[in-house]
Amino acid sequence: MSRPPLPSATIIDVAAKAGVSKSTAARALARYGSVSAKTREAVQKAADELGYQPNALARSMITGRTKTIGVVIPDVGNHFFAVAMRGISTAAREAGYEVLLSSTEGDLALERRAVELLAGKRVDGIVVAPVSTEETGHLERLEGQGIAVTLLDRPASRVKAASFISVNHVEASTLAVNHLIDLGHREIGIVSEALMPEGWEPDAPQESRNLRPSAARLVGYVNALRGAGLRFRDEYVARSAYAKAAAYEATRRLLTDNPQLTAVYCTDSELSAGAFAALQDLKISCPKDMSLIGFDDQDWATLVRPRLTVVDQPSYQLGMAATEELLSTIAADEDRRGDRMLSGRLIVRDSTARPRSAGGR
Amino acid sequence: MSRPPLPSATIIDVAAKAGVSKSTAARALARYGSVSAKTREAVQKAADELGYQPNALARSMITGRTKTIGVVIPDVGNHFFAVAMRGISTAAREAGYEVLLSSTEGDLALERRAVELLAGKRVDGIVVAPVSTEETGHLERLEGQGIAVTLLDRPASRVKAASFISVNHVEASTLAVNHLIDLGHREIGIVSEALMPEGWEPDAPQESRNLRPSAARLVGYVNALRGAGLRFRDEYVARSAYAKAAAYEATRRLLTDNPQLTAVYCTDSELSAGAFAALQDLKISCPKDMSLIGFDDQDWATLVRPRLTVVDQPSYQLGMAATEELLSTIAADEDRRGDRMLSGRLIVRDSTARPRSAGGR
DNA sequence: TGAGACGATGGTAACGATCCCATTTTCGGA
DNA sequence: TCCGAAAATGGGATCGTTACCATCGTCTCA
Repeated sequence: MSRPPLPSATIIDVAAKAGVSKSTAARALARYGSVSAKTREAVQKAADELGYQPNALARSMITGRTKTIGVVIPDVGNHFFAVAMRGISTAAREAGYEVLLSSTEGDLALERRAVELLAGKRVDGIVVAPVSTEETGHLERLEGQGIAVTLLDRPASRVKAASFISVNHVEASTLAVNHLIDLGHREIGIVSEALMPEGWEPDAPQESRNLRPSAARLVGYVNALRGAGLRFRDEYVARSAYAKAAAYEATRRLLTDNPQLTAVYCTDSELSAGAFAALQDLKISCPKDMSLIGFDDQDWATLVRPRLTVVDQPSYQLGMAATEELLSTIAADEDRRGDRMLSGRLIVRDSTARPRSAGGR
Repeated sequence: MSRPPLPSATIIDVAAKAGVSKSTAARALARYGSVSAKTREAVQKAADELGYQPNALARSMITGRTKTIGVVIPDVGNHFFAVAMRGISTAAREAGYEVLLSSTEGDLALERRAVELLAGKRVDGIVVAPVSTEETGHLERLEGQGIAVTLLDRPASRVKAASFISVNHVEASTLAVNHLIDLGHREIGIVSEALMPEGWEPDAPQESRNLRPSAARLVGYVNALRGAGLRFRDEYVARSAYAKAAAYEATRRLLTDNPQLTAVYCTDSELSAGAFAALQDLKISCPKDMSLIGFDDQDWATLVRPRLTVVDQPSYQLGMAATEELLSTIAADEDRRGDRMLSGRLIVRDSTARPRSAGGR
């Protein structure tokens, strides 16, 4: 049983068996042009008997469309992207598209190669969560090749014609921090993957569209503080790499160095896990001595004690929206940006409460 | 800026620009046949200047291989499959393959359609975690089309030539239950998605290759009990649908109806979460009054209190192994099954301890 | 010096569908 | 019965690449 030389039936075989020309057979099967009912049936019967399956490659050669979209994300294993991927997959399937997936491990070189391969396979469009917001030459080039691009979760301002679908991270952060402020907290720390963007001015909020999620969340924190007349303190920002262990260490340091803190806001699910563990190990009572807000409503938020207050982001909808946007760009056949920002949602549970000294200062 | 009529450079353009025939240009770029160094350079230069990118569709038409594999799984959003997908993606990339992903929501009709579409796109092989172990006609048909198949995590004995890559669930379960038995537990409950397979005989262990994971885990539980001379009791099996809420209810019922139980083994991560929540709500002290073992080592296992003892399964490696197996089948160009069973690992934490009455009976 | 081998190159036929145009058939109405 | 329009069908050309074969020069060795 050798593999390649298995010649599956072609439309010519079907046509021959049905006793018609291949043009007619093609029309009968693809339902275009006009074919008599009798012929259609005969062709259909022949196709069924031969187990005919049209060769999508040949079809795409002619039509110029592959009915396939590419997806380029840093890590399918990550909960956020996995769920977003489910949204992408569902939206694509419902529109009759298939998905070529590349997981790039956050490596720019791999991302470049992935995009190139996808372009070689002539996908109709690409949903991408780019590694870098600046080095996007490989994405810009796609536009010249007639491949639609939609940016998921991470901006890339140089890719002019690409739509940008994201959660409004600034707003989501503001939700979280305002909740703490409303409870009476004044000394609020933050565990963040980002540092304040250079040259950031609080009065230029529209710029936030060009921020990556981590930076946007930090900006939302600052905005909320200012909105309440509180001062932003550099030392309240615990910078952490994107890893549970790093967040654990960063949080320990933050709390040890700043005993006056009464609340901490974590800007990502991974960071939330690390921070939560740090609180446990430091034996700091939550929410009595410290309020904690996490990001992303994962399974465990209701299993731990105290149950975790979080800002949830609609990952699934994000994937759906990005795909719908991409497909509509492909269908509309024009380069028009249709950016969309989805809203996060605050879910209050037991890890946030009034600070011990509320009203005492 | 209209989209489709953007004619990207073809090899003919490159050949013209370099002043050679397209055969020579093709040889120079794809590095086969023989071409003089000078010509090769000239062609390469022309290709670079035109931004030439070979059309993979046309290439595949001729060569008969797409350098693409299909992946069909029930849910990319699920932690196990997401991580396995990461393994698949990595292994595929390293071998120069791309991945067409279909997430079928556990729906047989969608799985059939996905497989059909993948076959139409002429993938070189498919990694599939089938919905059903019996209704596999669509997979069997693939073999006749020269498309290699590897089964991930779920068997399908009718698909003769397909390799089966799975965790040894029977063994993994035995690990978990033996741990409980070693601690002195005698009345051990189980939360399971499966019922005992019909006609199951404890003395026919080789049959376990044809069991789906949930059934295999249940069988491992029974095996371990028998191995220790304990009786299997039907009423100790809490049957639950694959959902946290269902597992929560099933566990509540199990513990309420059988107060003599001193330990519970959960056969899946989702079920573990539900069972853990049930224990919390019933205010049963764990591990003092009840030991609990979960499945799959998720983030939260170390965040909850008590930290959860689990059987971990190597999801990432499973994806890698399945892909490597598939690719080697494709390369070997022959139909030979190379089944592989990976081992689970027991991670002892704080949710398991000696039963209160240990030694008392 | 001539035969043979080999390197380098060009021309053309595939691959399997769709698209376009020409031709034949059908059918309604005068 | 005949005409014209519309329906039905067939015959290429085409997409962009690789596979295959033929050709032509150059080099080597007897």
